[in-house]
Amino acid sequence: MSARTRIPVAVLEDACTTPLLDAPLSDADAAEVAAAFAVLAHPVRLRLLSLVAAAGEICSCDLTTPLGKSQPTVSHHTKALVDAGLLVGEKRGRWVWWRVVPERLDTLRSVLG
Amino acid sequence: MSARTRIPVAVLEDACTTPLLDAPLSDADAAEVAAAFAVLAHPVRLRLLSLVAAAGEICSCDLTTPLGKSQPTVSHHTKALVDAGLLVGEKRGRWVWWRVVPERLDTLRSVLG
DNA sequence: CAAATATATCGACGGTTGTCAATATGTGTC
DNA sequence: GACACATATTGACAACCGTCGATATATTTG
Repeated sequence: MSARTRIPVAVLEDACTTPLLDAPLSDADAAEVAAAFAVLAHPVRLRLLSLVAAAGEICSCDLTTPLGKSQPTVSHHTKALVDAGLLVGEKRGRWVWWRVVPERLDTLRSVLG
Repeated sequence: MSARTRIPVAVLEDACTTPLLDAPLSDADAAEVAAAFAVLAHPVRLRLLSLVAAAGEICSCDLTTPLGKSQPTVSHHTKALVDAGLLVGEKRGRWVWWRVVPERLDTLRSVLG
């Protein structure tokens, strides 16, 4: 399995709450944490997150221009963020409204200390 | 430039201290933060960090076996962690003694909130 | 139903990364 | 100096990822 293979959110939920430096990581925990950070390790996804946070709620069609990426690429990244539990989308009519899941960032923050 | 291109430590030091969700990220800041997380987005590097932390101080020759990786691969990862400011190595005789830089993890944690 | 719009998926291409074998460099020991 | 050992570097290969064009699906509007 690669460093960046995505891992189901549920798996990460019940582990990885111990800070990185407090105990040696098992192979499995390391893979889960690495997968979570891999999703954050991309400038477009980081900017996407911050744009959603700034707007509170926003649809994909209003993300393509500020991100400077094509519609399929934006869709690709929203999916990655949703799979990582960092973003949720609610479909209303033709649009999907995206919101950040701040609790998820809190979980990852706790891994760093 | 790619998402995972490494960026000099100094560059990251004087930016990226504002939490991700508090303000929209510039392209430049997003690239810097993404590069930092990319270094953490690898299970071998995470385990390496936790092994060093557990030992307090440890040399590469005592990392290859627990990591299950070849000597060049371990060297490759220590270099990545050093470039990211997460690890420092002190050469004593034939050995390099590695230590974690916890302040660096604190900086990254602050980006998440 | 037809047209328009928003998003998702597919397929393909180029670039990056992780890995190791081989080799080089540096350091202590005999 | 010759050898042994620890680490770094080089080169090469396989695997993965980001990107976009093309296309599919879903939903509203006329």
